[in-house]
Formats: sequence, C-alpha cells, structure tokens
Amino acid sequence: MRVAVVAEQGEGGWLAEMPANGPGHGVFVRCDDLAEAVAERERSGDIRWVWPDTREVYPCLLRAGVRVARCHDVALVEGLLLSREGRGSDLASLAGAWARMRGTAAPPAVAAAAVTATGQQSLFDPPDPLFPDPRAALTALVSVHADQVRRIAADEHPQRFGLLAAAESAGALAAAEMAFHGLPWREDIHDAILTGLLGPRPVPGLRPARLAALAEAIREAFGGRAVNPDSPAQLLRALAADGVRLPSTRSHVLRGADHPAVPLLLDYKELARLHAAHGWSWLEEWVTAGRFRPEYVVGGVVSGRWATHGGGALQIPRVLRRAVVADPGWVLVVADAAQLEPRVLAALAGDRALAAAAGTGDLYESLASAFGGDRAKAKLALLSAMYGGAGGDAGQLLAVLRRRFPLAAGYVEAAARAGEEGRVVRSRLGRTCPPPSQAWRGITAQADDPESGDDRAGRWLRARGRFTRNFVVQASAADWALVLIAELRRRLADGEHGPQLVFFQHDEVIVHCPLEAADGLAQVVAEVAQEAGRLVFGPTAVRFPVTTSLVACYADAA
DNA sequence: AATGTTGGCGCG
DNA sequence: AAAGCGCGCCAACATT
Repeated sequence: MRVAVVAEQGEGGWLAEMPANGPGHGVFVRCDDLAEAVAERERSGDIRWVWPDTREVYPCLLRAGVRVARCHDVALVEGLLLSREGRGSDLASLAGAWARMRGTAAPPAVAAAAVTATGQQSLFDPPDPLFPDPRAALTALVSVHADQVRRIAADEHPQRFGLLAAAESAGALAAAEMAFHGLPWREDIHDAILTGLLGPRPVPGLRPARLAALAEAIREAFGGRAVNPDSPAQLLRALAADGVRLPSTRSHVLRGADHPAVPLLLDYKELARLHAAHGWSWLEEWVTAGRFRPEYVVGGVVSGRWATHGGGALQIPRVLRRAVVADPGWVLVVADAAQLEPRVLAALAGDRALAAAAGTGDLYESLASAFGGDRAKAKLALLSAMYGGAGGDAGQLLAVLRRRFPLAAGYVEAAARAGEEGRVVRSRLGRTCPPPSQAWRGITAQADDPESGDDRAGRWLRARGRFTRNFVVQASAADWALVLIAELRRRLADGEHGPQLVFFQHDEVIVHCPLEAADGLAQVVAEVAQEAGRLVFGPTAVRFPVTTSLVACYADAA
C-alpha cells in the first residue's frame, strides 16, 4: 500500500491511498495533525509513503517522534529518471515534474534552497508555491507518482531501477535520521587537539601562536622578505628570488625543493588548513550539545555518492577522529567495506578469475601471483584500470591485467570508449551519467591538427573517457553502499534508545549503539553486506567483506 | 562591497 | 612516490 502525503503550513496535511503499480487513488483525507496521522498509519501496516521531498517532510516527523520504514521520494526519483532520459536535473522536484507532464513552464528552483538559506523552517514548510493549495499539490503528487512508476517499469532493467529508486528514497530517510541523531562529538577533546597543535585559541582574525611562529620563521628563511605563506603566488615569487623555480606550491612539489623554508612551509600548510577548515569557528558553527549534524545531500554526486552541504562532513581529518566518542554506556560500531571498488568491478564484469580473487579477504593479495607475487603491483594495476591512470608502470601492468582478466579490463575499457564517443554509461542499478556538454561536443568535433602540437580535443576526449570509465565502478559501488545503508537501517531497531545510524561516508558507516545492543551487530553488518551484493549484482562469487570495529572512539577503529 | 575563480588539500 | 576518478571548503586573487 502506498499513501501520498502533502503537508500544510502548520501541523495539518492531506493523505491519499494509492495502488503501488498504477494510476488512480483513494479519497483525499485531511488531518489536523499530520505527524500523528502518519504514526498511526505506520503502525497499522506495510506502507510506502509517497511525498514530494523527504528533506521537507521527514525532519518534522522525526522531531515529532515519528519514524517511517519506507518512502518514495518524488524529487529524488525524478532526478534519477531525468538523467536516464538524458535531461538536466533542474526539473527534479514535484513542481518541475508536474510542469513537464503538463507541458507548462518550469517553475523556478525554490523549496529546498529556501530551507537551507534560513537554516530554520516552520514545523511544516508550505508546499511548493506553484500549487495554490494542498489539494492541488496532492493531485500533482498522485499523477507524478503514477508517471514515475510507469517510467521505472519501462526501463531496460525495471527490477534494478526500481531497487535504485527505493534505495535512493531509503537513503533520504537515513540521511534525515543521521542529521537528527548527529555524530557524537566531544568539543573539549576537539579544543584540546587544536590547542595542542596550534596553541590557545586566538582572537578571531589573528593567527594562533604556532602559526604565527611558523610564519615568522618562514619570513626569516626568506632572508627577512615579507611573505604571506597563505599566498601561493607570493611563495612562488619568493622562492624564485632565491633561485628555486617551482610549477606550484603543492606539498609534494615543495617536498622536492631545496630551500630552508620548505620544512617550515609544509608544517605551516598542514596546520593552517586544520585551523581554517576544522578550527574553533567550525566547532562553534557545527557542533552543538555534543553532536555534529551535517546536512547530507543524497544523490548529490553524479555517481550517486552523497555530498554534504556545510560542515564538510565527508572530509573530517583523521586527527580529529579522536573527538568522535560514544556516549557513556554506548559504543561506536564502525564498519568499512574492504577494497569495495575492485570487488564491484569483478562483480560488474562477471570476470570469473577476478571474482575468484574477490571471493577472499584481501583481494590484492590473492591477485599478487598474477603480478609476479607483488601485491603493490596488483593494486596499482586495478586502480589504474578503474581511474584511467597511465603513469609509471601502469601501462605494463594494465597489459598484464588485460591478459589475465580480459572481461574486467574489457568492461572498463568499453565504458571509456563510450565516454570518448560522447555516449552515456550507467551504473549496475541504472544511475546514468550526464551527457557531454555542448562545450565538449564543440571542442571534440574538430580533430586536432597534428602540425600545431595542440592536443586539446584529444585531452578532452580522454578526460571524458576517464570519467565514464570511473563512473561505472564508482556509481555501482555507490549503488551497493546505498542498498547496504537501506538494509542496515531496516535491520536496526528504531527509536531513541536503540542503535542509531550516525555517519555514512561512501563505503563506511558508523552506528552509535547502546552497549547492551551491540552484541551481534558486527554479524548483522556482515550479513547486510552480502545481502547488498546479492540484491545489486545477483548471484556472484564476489564477497563484500566489511571490517567492523566496536570502539569508544572513532580514532581507534581499524 | 559583492561575487566568481583559482590553487591547494582534506576525505573516499 | 604519485597518479588516474569523485567531491567541499578555505584564503587569495580577479572581476564586476
């Protein structure tokens, strides 16, 4: 049973029952307290809630203490469908889909941005301004949903695409719940780390003591010349004045240079970045009451990986993981998929030799024999195949890979070819990469003139080849991870006092869990990982091992 | 003064 | 040792 939901301004809303697989709907029912109505229905049975946008509705439900098992997020599903149909995602909203169905003008992109801009929202945001009243929005919702169900069924692999739509929607639920629970974050520990590395917190605008001292030492190393170490241009000029000419001030470039300022600069850059990106201002802005609450953007990356908006949740520096500590009586269950992308490639390509290697704990180790017993070479060969690398030994190793694992090599090379030819490629579950831009078509349309030595068209061609080559693997890995999150969420007991998903980063998940409920959770994660493999890839010899640690502190995870 | 771009680096 | 893919965010710098 599916139930369409539209929230009113205030606490009320409208509901309509719908069949899962076709058009039509029951009577429109108004309720004064939408959260209560949803909770009651949720208890009564197996419902998939159909709503315009999880980000607008679900946080309000969570605040009211209501958790739902399943939903169909019309905005996210529309995004998946539009990219499959080769269209931009600017119509990926209920209003946009409704306008497209009726052939009317596209609405301005609004709702979601408005929520983040103000940072606050009323209990329920008004439905999209395109709709004069909630009944009109509900009418649109029911129609757009039926249209989406039809388009999913029309996919070349409707089962897989249906799973993708369900998993993307479940991801939206998980993301909202993670933001609601928050990642446990000890402000005192964070502050102690900063103070230990940088010195006491300075008045805003000034450098902390340690950075100030380094800046002064750098000035002296340049013979007293005033240099702002934050300015790459000034650094390059100062180095050149001392006879050291560098193409950039990147760390690895600096490391190879011979100048007394180099070690100081390397220290300065590392600490300055910590201060700027995750210093005291970050702590003040993003951590409240012992919780870091990033704003996840489900499907925010073309490959289906999540992005975040604000807080940089997917770039938490390793040194700060010390500050992520479970509450007293609770534990962090940190689960990390091992060597996910090469395993995904093995499953995608149906390469039996590679799948056999991926049926073990350490994929690279079991591949080593094919590369003269050298694990590092096996790893480099796989990474080069997936990323399109060609430097160093990569060419030779790729030749070995091609000979020993022709299906796997052929899979990524076909994807690269498709990209270079301007075609699109899809993940295992059917997420579609964007088509090339007009600029790309223009530049690659005319072949390079070999006389001029200008290789612009070739470079753009190869760049898109690398993108599509990587897309099929990265996006299919994201399919797997999304299904994992959806399955894991389903298996965890809900509620305030049970295990809570609190963090998700591409191939890694953290569950904050009461000690007494942690027993067997590692086993659950392992089972869910295999289940995700089966759901996404069907029967396969490939294993998806997960390294799971039960720790008080994130920094102590394996 | 406000907005956009670049260089650099954090994470997977 | 770095590179090949995907991101977000900062300060500096460029442009309006």
